[in-house]
Amino acid sequence: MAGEADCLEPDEIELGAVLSALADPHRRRVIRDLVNDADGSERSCTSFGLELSKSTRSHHFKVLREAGLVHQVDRGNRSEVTLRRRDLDARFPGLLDLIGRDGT
Amino acid sequence: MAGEADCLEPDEIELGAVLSALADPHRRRVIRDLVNDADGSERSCTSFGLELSKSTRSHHFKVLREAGLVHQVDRGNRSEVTLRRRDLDARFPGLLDLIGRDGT
DNA sequence: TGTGAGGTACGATGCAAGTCGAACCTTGGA
DNA sequence: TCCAAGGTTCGACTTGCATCGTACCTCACA
Repeated sequence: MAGEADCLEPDEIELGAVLSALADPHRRRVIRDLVNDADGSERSCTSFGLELSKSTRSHHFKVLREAGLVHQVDRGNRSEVTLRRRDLDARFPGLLDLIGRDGT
Repeated sequence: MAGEADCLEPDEIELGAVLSALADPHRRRVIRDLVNDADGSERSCTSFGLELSKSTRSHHFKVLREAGLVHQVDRGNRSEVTLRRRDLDARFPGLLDLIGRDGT
């Protein structure tokens, strides 16, 4: 799967891709949950309670990591998702807070 | 056309619609130009230099005003577009600054 | 009093994106 | 040892969206 292959450098993260990724309500919910979690918490893809088939769920996480929003580590059996908070805060200050505060 | 009909109340502006609107590069460019303009400047739809047919251009402005990003007043002959900066800053603080600073 | 420019609405079209099921891989635990 | 659960990939389907041309409206102005 992913590994480190599609991990964007911090300065390669593009606003257009980030906004497109966040335009989808499922993906926005994932990010909102991560923002409101304790710092740097690792979560599995299934822990977000998305009511989707697992192939669709996998697709959404691919979009998120290719946009540079999350980091995903392959543990074979499972996959650990972390928010790239430091990179995102540096590049788009305030953006994650907006997502975290949203009540939609 | 629009008039005041599809003018959202400030607290009806939804983050999802705003992000979807801003995901498009043409629309993002319009907002970026408005952010970097002098406060409250009024502009016509053609003044942004979008290289699109006028029907497509009109479509994009419709998306922007239905999302609550711009206010548009019908002057019959022409149409005056203004950024809803106050409403947007109140509801999504920092968002417009991100768009304005973007170099994409 | 036309005529042209700015905008809108509508229908058609083509492509991107969301969705799913099936097949496959990996690993923890029964 | 094998089975179930978490993930990925692929192909197919469907929906949504950006785009355009055409028709129409309104007004400034020649």
